[in-house]
Amino acid sequence: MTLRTRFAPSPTGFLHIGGARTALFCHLHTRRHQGTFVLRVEDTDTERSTQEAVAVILEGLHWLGLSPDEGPFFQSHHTQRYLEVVQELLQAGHAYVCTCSKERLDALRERQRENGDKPRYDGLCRELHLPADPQRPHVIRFKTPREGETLWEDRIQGAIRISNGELDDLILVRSDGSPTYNLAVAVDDHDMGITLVIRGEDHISNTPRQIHVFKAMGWEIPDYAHMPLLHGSDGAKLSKRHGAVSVLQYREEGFLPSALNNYLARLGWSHGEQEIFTRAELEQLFDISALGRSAAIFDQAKLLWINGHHIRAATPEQLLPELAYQLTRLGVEPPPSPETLATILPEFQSRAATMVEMAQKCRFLFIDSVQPYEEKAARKHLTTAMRDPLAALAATLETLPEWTIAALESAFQSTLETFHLSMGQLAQPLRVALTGCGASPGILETLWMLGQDKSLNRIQAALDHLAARQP
RNA sequence: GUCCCCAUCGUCUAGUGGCCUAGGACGUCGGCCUCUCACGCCGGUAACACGGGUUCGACUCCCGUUGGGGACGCCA
Repeated sequence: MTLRTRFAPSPTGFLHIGGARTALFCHLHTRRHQGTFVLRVEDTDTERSTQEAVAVILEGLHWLGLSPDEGPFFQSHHTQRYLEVVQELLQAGHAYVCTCSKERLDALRERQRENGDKPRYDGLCRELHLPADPQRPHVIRFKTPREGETLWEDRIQGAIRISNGELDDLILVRSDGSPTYNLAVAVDDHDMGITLVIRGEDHISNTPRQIHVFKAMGWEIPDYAHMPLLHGSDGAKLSKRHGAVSVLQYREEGFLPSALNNYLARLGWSHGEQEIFTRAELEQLFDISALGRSAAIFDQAKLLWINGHHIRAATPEQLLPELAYQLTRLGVEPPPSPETLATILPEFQSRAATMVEMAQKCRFLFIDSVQPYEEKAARKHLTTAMRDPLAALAATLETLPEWTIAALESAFQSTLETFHLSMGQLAQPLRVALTGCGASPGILETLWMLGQDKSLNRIQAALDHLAARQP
C-alpha cells in the first residue's frame, strides 16, 4: 500500500514553529517513502476559523517549501458527508441523541473534579433512545464501548493501550447541527485514504476515540505516529498563546527556510553526528522510525548558528532577494541593483547569522552619510594625529587609475610607509571614516565596495569632522 | 485529581548488556589566525535523576520513587 499522510492545521491563528515541525516531519517522511502528502484544513469550528488564518498558514507552508501534493481540502466543505456518517452511526446504534444542557455538564464535571474523578460525561441519555427532535436542543454523541481497551502500535511511541472505561461518549454533532473534530477527522482520514497519521503527542488521547469511529463504521484503521512536542525554554508545550511565534516571523527576522528546516529536523531526530543537512538530504534520510520519544526545547542560539551556516553555504544569488528585502526594511530605498548586491554579498556571508544582520552590516554602503560616528570607535581611532595620513591617502586614492583591490593595496601600503604606520593604525581610523563604526569587512574590500567617489567623500567628511573638533 | 507519555552535559543528541575512565553539536571559557568584526582552527568546561532488582557485567532490561510533559470542551 502506498503511503498517504496529511497535515491538518486548524485555521484559528498563524502557523507556529511547532506546527511547522509537524508539517516538516510529515512531509519529509512522506517524501522518503514516495508517498502523497495531503493538506487538510480543519475548520469545523466556524466560530474561530478565519480566512486570514488559512492564508497565513498556506503562506508559511509555502515559505518552508512544504506545499502539499494534494489539497488544501477544507473540512467545512464536507459537512454533508459527516452528517451522513452520523446517520449511519445512529441507525446502527453507535450513536445517540443527548439533551443534557451545558449547565448540567459543567456541574457534573465540577462534581467529578471535586471527587478526584476524571471529568467525563456520565451517559445519562445513553440508553434513553431520544428522538432527534428539531424543536428540542440536542447533540449527538458516540456510544463508546464501556468494556475492553483500545490499543494501537504507535509508530513512534510504541504500543499504547487505553481502557475504554477512561473514555466518555464524545459529541459528534453540536446542538447547532455542526460536526465536531473527532468525527470529521475520522471520516476524512478514511475518505482520503490516509494510511499514516503523523501528528503531535497531544493527540494521543483523541486516537482511541477516532479508532472507535473507524471500528463502528467498519473502516480500516490507519497507522498512527505521535511525535514528541516542542517545548519553550520553560519546558512547557509551545503554543500560540505560549511563547510560539508565527513561522513568518522567522522570515522577517532573516532566517532562511533551509536553516529553519534543518534545525527543526534535528529536534528529536539525528543522523549519526551530522548537524548540517540540505533539504535534499533530509528528504533522503529522514524517517519517523528514527525519532526519539522525548520533547525537545527550542534553542534560538543553535538556530542562529545553523542559519549562519546556511547563509555561508548559499550562493549570493540565492540570498539576493532576502538581502534586498531586509535593506528596504532598514530604509534603503530603492534597494540597490541585484548586480551590486551580488558583488558585495560574499563579503558579508561569513559575518551574519541572519539576513537582518547582514542588511545592518552592509547598510553603510548605501546611505549618504555615516555620521554621526559610533562614539566609542570615533573616540578611539579618529584622532587628530590621523589627519595627515588620511589626507595623504585620500590624495593618492583620488589619482588612482583603477579601483581594484591590488591598486588600493599599493596606495594603502605607500601611505603606511610614508607615515611609518602599521596596518591597524591606519585601517581603523579609515574604517570609522568609511563605515561609521569599528567593524567591517577587510579595509581594502570596504574601500573597493564603497567605490571611489563615496570613499573620498567620506574621508573628506572625516577630515572635516576632525577640523571641527579643533579649537 | 484521573489517564497517557517521557527522563544522558545548560540545550539538541550518539549510545539497543561488555567497544563508555559516555562520543558529537550549539552555547560558554581559553588560545591561534588577524587591519576591525566575523569565518576557520586548536583546547577546556559540563551529563547517564534516585532506589531496588535481573546479570559474570548495566547508560543500556524490569519494578518503584521523584521530576517533567500531555490529555481530560457542544476547541482542534
